Amino acid sequence: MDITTRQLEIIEATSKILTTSGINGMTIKNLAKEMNFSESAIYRHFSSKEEIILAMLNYLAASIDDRLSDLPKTEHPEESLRAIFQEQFNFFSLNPHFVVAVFSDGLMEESKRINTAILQLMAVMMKHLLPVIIDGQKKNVFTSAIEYEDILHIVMGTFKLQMFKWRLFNFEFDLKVTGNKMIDSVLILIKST
Amino acid sequence: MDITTRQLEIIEATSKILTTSGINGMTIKNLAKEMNFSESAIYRHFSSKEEIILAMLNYLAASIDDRLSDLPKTEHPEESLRAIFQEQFNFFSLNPHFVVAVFSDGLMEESKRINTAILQLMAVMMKHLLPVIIDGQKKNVFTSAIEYEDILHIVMGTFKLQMFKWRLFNFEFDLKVTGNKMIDSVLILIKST
DNA sequence: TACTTTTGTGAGCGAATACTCACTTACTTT
DNA sequence: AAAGTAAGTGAGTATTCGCTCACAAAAGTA
Repeated sequence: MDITTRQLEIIEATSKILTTSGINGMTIKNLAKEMNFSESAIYRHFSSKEEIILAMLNYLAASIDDRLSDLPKTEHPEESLRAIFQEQFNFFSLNPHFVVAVFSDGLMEESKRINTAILQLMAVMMKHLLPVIIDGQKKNVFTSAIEYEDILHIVMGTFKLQMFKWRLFNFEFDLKVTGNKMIDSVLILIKST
Repeated sequence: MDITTRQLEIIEATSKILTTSGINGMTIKNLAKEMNFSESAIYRHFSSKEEIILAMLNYLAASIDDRLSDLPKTEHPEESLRAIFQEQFNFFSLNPHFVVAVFSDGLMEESKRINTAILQLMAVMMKHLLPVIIDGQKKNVFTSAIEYEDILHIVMGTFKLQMFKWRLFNFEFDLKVTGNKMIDSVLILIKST
């Protein structure tokens, strides 16, 4: 699962194309153009288009997993939740083209392998959120009026929509400001009263 | 903006293909096959592929607007909110292939006209939700601890993710049951304490 | 230096794409 | 019955798609 620098460049170019031109714009020809490359050169680094998309999704999943795993542990669930989203907003602010990670829904149904990779991507984020939410309920910081699965669902849905809007507005507003404000609101709702 | 029965059939087939095969599967050839038609026959009813997708999005927006407008008015915001989502869950349960309406994000960036149509689709639902939420805050049924835009955002995000999951699980679980349970949870959070 | 491996290229392949057109069929209207 | 129109077809268009291949330059290794 190692990735060469050239492969990473291709992955970056791919997500850039996907976010700006959509799945239909993601052709080998456009990819080659974006990289100032010949089309055939691409195939020196990936055996097929599917393999490129797959590598991109897996790379993103690994990257998110790494960054969220490196977050300093705290005893305060609210703080942990904030940290997770701050990290995400920070990362996507620096790498806007990677938003494709958050609503890669459009790539679905291309192939089973891609579908499971997309699923995996969402699962990674949930994996890091869930223990924090459960811990928050246990410590009575978060409400227990609804189940933790539902809190997770609401938090994730809010986050995804936030990313969607950001892209919709062509990354014009400051994701870190708007995103954190959104998290504040969610926290107000899920905090125990 | 009138639509013939044949055009509606084509729209239905289009959304069926989109939900099962994604945007890349949505070709004129596949569309013709789905309709037991020749490819050229399609062009008797629509001048281009873009026009078909556009008609589908506009039809869905109009359909949602109609159905939500017909909902009986109540003085109880909570009841109104429930009614809106019940109507939506009901409709999509009967017409699963139309889920493409809710996360048509994947169609984005094809053309500006399509993009605005997608935006319009989301705006229609928000148009019906917003007055209910504002009314709920005014009547002190919903919390005023966060702004109404944020409540709207959280509610919409939760709804969209619900639809996404339903499709992900191949429509296997009962959307009406699971969806309503989700709305219950959101309501618990946003209700004034 | 000579050899091997890696990384690039341009030309071109078969298949698929959206779409057109000359033509037939079926239904209305008079 | 005659004429006009709406609706369907099969063959074909130009273009684009993902991808291959013979070959050249570059880089690493002996």
